[in-house]
Amino acid sequence: MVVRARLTTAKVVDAALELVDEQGVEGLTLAAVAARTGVATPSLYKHVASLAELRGHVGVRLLEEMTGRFTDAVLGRSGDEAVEALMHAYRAYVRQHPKRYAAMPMDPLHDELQQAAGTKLIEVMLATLRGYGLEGSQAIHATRQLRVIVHGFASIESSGGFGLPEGLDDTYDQLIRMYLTDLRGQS
Amino acid sequence: MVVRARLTTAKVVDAALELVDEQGVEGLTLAAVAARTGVATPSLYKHVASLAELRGHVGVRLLEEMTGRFTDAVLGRSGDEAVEALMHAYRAYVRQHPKRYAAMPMDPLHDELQQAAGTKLIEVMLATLRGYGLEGSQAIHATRQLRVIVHGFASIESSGGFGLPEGLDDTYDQLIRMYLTDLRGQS
DNA sequence: CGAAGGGGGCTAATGCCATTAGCTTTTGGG
DNA sequence: CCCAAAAGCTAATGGCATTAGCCCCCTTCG
Repeated sequence: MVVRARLTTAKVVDAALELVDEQGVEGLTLAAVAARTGVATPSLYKHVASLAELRGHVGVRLLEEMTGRFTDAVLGRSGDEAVEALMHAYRAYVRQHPKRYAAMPMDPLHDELQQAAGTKLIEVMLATLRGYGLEGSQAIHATRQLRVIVHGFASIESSGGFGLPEGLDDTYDQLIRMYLTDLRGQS
Repeated sequence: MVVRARLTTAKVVDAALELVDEQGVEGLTLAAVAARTGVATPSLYKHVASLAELRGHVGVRLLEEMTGRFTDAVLGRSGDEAVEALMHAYRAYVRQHPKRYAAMPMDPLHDELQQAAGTKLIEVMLATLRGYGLEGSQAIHATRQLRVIVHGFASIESSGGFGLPEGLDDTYDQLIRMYLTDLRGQS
């Protein structure tokens, strides 16, 4: 008698992430997850409410993973050094999982399931900028601008949007310098 | 006797764009396009090779439309004024068609069908930066950075990724100023 | 004027996928 | 040991893309 799969929601999400890494977001299908976890498709509904909810869980995972990476990168640093480390860590994560980035939720704060994880990610960014002594709305603008640069670059790079990959490191370094210079001018 | 639909590829793409505007990219389905154009689903294959190809055509449309808008915005201007006009036009387009922006191809240069339209769009940006006298790779970096900012902001804004819409105009203005300052420092 | 042929539309059929309903088996706690 | 809930399964439905094969109108050429 075969041992039961002993599936859990976490394991379903694990399989989903593998699929995304291998085949992109379009490859994330309940049928494929079921095949990979050795279970019939309808059985997945015992662990996940729907494909949409599974996508939501995947989003939470990504947010948590990125938050962890960025926290590690920023720990023990401050000021320009911390910002630089954060921006490099962001790009590094996306380069490591290019397909995965397309599944990153862009509006986690408007989703019940993802709100907590999304808030934490934003907080890491805000905390990293804390040392610049930005007041009120300036801190918000600075955080948004950081997101714009970091996400804009990652989004284009991960989808192969830059013609040739040549000199991309330089392009990114210059963006970092641009942002830091701007930040310095405000504090 | 009912008049034939007299469908053309262009009309199919028109209907596709309407659907995207109304229901987002996920709403773009051959069945829905068929219903809207008053035709049976398989008939669409006389004008379009597949759903994937239709998406490609939609992408071309978007690229062409944006190129037109940006060209208009930049005409008769130069330097900072031109860059500013371009960036405002970019954001204005995306605000006008938020759902549509999710269908914008991010790597048009790697697609046979979209390559020409994508090249033209990039060329408008390059031409707008021409007055700064950037040399060789610096022109490429500057163009990439412009894309990063403009796409990063548009992408996040159009998907509701900024918590509150409050002060978004300021955030964008500051990004424009950041970019122009950086550009000035290089020329 | 008339006939051929191709463009453009249609129906039927296939296969994949998500989702639901209802049944069965396992398993862990009492 | 027992039994109820948890976790699987099969069968069925409905949406969608895609393919095959048919038919009719319109244009063009003889």
